[in-house]
Amino acid sequence: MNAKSKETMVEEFRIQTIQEAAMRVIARRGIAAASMQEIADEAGIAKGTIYLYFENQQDLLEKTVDDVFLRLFRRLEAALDNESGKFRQRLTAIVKTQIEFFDAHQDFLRLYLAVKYPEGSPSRCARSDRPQYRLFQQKLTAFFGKAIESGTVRPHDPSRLALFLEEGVIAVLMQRLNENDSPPPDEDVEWIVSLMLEGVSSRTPRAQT
Amino acid sequence: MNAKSKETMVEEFRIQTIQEAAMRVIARRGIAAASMQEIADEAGIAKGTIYLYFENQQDLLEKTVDDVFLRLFRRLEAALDNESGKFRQRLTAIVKTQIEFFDAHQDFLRLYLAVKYPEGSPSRCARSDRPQYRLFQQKLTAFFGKAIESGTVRPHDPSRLALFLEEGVIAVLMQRLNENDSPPPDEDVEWIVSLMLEGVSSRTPRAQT
Amino acid sequence: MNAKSKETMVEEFRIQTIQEAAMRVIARRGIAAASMQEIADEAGIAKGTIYLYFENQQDLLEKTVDDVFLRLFRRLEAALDNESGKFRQRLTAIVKTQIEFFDAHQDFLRLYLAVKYPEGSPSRCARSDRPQYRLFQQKLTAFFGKAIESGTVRPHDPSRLALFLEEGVIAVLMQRLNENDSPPPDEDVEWIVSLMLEGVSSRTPRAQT
Amino acid sequence: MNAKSKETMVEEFRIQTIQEAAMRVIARRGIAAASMQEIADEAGIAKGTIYLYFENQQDLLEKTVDDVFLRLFRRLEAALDNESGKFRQRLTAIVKTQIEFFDAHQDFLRLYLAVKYPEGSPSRCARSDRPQYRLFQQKLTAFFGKAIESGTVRPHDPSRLALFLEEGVIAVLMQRLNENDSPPPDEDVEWIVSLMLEGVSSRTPRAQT
DNA sequence: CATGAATGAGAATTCATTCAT
DNA sequence: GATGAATGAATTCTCATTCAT
Repeated sequence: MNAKSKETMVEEFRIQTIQEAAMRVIARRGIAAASMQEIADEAGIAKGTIYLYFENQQDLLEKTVDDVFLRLFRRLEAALDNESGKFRQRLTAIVKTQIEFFDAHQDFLRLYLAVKYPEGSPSRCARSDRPQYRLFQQKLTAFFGKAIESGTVRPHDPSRLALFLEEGVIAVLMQRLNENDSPPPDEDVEWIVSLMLEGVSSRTPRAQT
Repeated sequence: MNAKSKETMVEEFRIQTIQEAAMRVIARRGIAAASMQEIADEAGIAKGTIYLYFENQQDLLEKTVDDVFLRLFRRLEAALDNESGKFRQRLTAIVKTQIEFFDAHQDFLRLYLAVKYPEGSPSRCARSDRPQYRLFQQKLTAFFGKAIESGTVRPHDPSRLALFLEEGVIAVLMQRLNENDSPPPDEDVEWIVSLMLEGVSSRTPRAQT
Repeated sequence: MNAKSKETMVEEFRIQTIQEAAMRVIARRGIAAASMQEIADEAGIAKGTIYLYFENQQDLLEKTVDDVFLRLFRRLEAALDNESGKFRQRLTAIVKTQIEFFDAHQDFLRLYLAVKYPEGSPSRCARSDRPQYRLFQQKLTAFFGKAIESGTVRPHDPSRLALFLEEGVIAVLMQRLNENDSPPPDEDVEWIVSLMLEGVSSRTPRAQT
Repeated sequence: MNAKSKETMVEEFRIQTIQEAAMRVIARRGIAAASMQEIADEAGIAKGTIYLYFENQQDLLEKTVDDVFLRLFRRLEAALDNESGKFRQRLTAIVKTQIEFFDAHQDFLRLYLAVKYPEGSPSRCARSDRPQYRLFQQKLTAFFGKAIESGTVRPHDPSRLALFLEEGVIAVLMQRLNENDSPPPDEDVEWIVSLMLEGVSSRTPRAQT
């Protein structure tokens, strides 16, 4: 609206540009090998410019990573917060959102993995205790917790359920990343949901909700 | 038996010593921060000596990692190759072996993770297409394939099942790594098997084998 | 008087502002660490503006330093040019002026030192051959030269006398800078003058060649 | 004598080589502009080699500087500790030692100056509170203190006397550094001693308070 | 004129790798 | 064979200087 707003927009655009370049470089090389020079080159700017918008390398990497989690998280919020609807439908929505999100932004998946398993390197960008990631896990845990309370799901440790689902989804996504001819997303989504709800045993399971 | 053999044994001993040192260092610092100097110190030898037995850093890390997979793999072979026994029992054995193995050698889990998600760094140790890891996945896939053929398991893509299980197990292991008061291994094993077989839904599941 | 003059005055004001900011920053951080950004911030202007009034960093630092010498020099001129009065009185005036000047403007002393011993760094502000400093030394040398001619002072190399005095004064000033409880200026002034004139020996000094 | 001794000697030789290179570079460029690369080039070794013998840049600079002070200090010890001899003789020895030492090692003087007036830069090699320098000042102060006690020297603040002498000597040395045709050292020594003892006044100086 | 975002040369430090002993 | 001192490429970060607005 005013001059201030314009400057702010330019600044935000720069930050976006740099973070996106960082994402691509991390996806390509891994966090450990993502050099400031390569990120700058990828963004088409000079090395020094990055330091105008980020304190240092760690700051850039952390913020970049948080940003990816935030994007995913926003997509998932609808499915997680929506209290109505049947459990299977909501679970399907959660899985579907993730698979479609990462299918569309494969770089994000690599980045997500790079951050989730940061090789224990203490100096690099932090681990899975990035705040955005924790938030997501907490919501997922709450989601399962309510389903257990309502009797929809058999008693389990809800945080382990959340973890198991999350990792399973990621595993499938990684598989899709490496395959040439993945099945359509919905197929994998349906499969995962069905596995989580009814298991793989052929004995007796029926009356699918 | 002869001089040659003696030399070979010394050589293999050196290789073992170095790899074990490398494992400890990787577990402690992460792959990215595992320096040749620290590995040499840990092994109690000189830096240059490592280069007598390994081409370069990448070679050492790759071989070290393969070795860990091999150790796990050998433990799993019994459960995987044993064609007799009921499916649930064999699945339980597989999960149990992994959980107990990594529970006992937490360093290996860290190493496993460090290698499985190597941050994409091409210069560092390679990814999940380590031959030993593929072999394990193939056996697991075959295990599920046969169960499907025999009608024990509902039709699924067996490789996805293998993946999903594997990642779920790893996820639980990581959780155990970070927890202070994990439940006994058998509890987590039983829970994973039950989830895989019957799912979490409270509706109808019965006739547990 | 005219437009030109007005512009000139604005320009001189800017130059003054910048130089004073530079002095404070140099006094605070030292010459080596006096960055253009900090000087600009201190002056309340933009970095680029400095370059409208000074060629580059070296130019700014040199001119700033000359300016300090000039201020001191103007204060000393009265004492140096005044041909009347007794030698001891004039010497006292010279020393007193310096000590009081630097006691009041401790920043200047730091700046003076920073420039006088510029670590030989050629890229930084130059050495003690700053023109203003030379001028001061020359006047001091002439002052001693005349005293020798008139027989007030025993034959000596007057430039060495000038140097010795100057450095002694600076040394005492530095000491005062670091002390918490310096004696009153006059005490140090009197002491220096007496040392220069009669030396420290308690033996009825006389007739030494 | 033994293998250990040999290694130690090599190490000490390297340290000497590097420190001497550092001295020359500091003398040439100043402390602020003495880059590790230039020091390495000057020493004819690789940059990384310096880090085998010194923690980091500050460590190298500090130790180099301490070393110079130590060398000078050792030369002065005889003159300072010798309690016998007349005051004038001992003072002469002190001044003479310094002038000859720095006359022979002009680099040291530059280094000495560079360290003594470190531009206030906090990150660079420390100031005049280098331990070796303090030690020297303390000894000089004690020297004057005793002379005052014994009545050889009129009551003065001995630390200020020490300071004044030291700075005067340095000033003369700097002058010698810049001159093409300095008088022989003894002449300057004699002159300084005479100035300190009897002052410059030609008036049968006596009984001035 | 004034600005300050952008630049990129330069500095410190690390560490895989080599090679003389 | 074993060693570890030496190397130098690579990396992070700073800051003087420029120039489009």
